[in-house]
Amino acid sequence: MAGLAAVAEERIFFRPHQYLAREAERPDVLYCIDEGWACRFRLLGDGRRQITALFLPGDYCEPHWILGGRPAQSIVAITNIRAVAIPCGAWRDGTPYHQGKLLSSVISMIERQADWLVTLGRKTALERVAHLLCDVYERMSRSGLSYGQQCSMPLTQMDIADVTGLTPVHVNRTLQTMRTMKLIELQSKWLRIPDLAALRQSAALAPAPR
Amino acid sequence: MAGLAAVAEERIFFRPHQYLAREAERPDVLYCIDEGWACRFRLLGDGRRQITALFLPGDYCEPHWILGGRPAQSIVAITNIRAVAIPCGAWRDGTPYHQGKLLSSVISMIERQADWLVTLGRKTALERVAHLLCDVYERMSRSGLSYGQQCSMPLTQMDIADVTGLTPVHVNRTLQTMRTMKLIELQSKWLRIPDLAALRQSAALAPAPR
DNA sequence: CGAATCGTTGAGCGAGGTCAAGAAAAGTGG
DNA sequence: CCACTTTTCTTGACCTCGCTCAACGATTCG
Repeated sequence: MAGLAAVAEERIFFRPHQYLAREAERPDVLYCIDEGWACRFRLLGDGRRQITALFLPGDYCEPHWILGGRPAQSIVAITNIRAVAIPCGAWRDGTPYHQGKLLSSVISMIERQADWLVTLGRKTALERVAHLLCDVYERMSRSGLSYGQQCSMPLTQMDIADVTGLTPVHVNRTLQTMRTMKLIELQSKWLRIPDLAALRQSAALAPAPR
Repeated sequence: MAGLAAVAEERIFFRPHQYLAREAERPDVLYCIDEGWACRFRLLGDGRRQITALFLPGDYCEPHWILGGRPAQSIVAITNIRAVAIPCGAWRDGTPYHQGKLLSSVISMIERQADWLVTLGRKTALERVAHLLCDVYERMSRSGLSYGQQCSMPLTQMDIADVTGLTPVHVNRTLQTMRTMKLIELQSKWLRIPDLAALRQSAALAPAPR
């Protein structure tokens, strides 16, 4: 989980609700998140909130800053976070290995966002929540943070609502339905997925878990 | 609108409904669109379709292929298209100028997608359509393709529905409302926006036109 | 142990979807 | 240029999924 080699590394900690970045500020570092969750979001004038990205352990936040991007939306910690700061100007300084990781991270972000556009534009409440839980589980799994069929899931139902474009109340009802259908077990911030293929299908996602 | 210098350039033409790329195929070129419109989309099993990107004259399609990305969704021509093909492997060969244009194009795509996640997740029908029309007009304008307060708008109401996550019927009703409110004039594939600031506001977008 | 925060459930409502049918454009071939 | 077909646009009637409002129970945290 080290940052770019040959560049000063700094360990940084954030507390829940603490900002990692604010809209339009020029960042001088991006983060490689060692531990904890964060999210990017936009708040509309009347209080509507939409989360547009989740950052899980092992993720870069935000990889495209190294290409000259700057925060167009705010980023806030959901849990306690331990991260490594990587200077944004370090593009040429990094090892090819880390350059590659950052670039593939940029590509993954574009693809994940495109998948979520489909979900927010065209899917039902159950499909949306299923998509989120698949996404979370598979990403945690890829980082070696799933145990059996379970992983940590620190999002509140309000967070889930702001990712899926629903209301907290309807998220609650949808989760109840999914529990009844034996699609998920979710309690005290811990998620268990008895049958991942079934959950993916109920999310209207392609069978191949990539 | 030239591609990367010192690399063989090829002019390519597409007809409406012709594919520029199909899901999961490895592309060997990306396109700089000289003229015409295209879109990226996903089709769900039961026929639901969501458009996840529009490509207008002057746009790269898709810029992140040069970083090693490959099509995760299909891309199809909406109108007749004239484009320049740019080899995907040409990353290091291009001039710094064109490298910069491609990278900033990647960043724009991430930011535009994040904005659309907010719109699809949290906005009303009228706000969605207003966002689309602002987006289209401002992009055309930046490419010198707006004339007075007008620009070309070749999307059908069904296309608009598939961008905004609505049904064609409801897009129609929403456009009628917007016409009555004097927010837009839209007829025979031609869009006029009497008051862009007002339209942006009705789209719940920040006042600054960037 | 008190105070937030978070989760759960019910009742009623409304924005947008569905179904259907016809009018207007736009494309096609003779 | 004109029949013919196909696509696109428009409008009405009705319905449903998810939202709103509200109250209360369960957790979590200081």
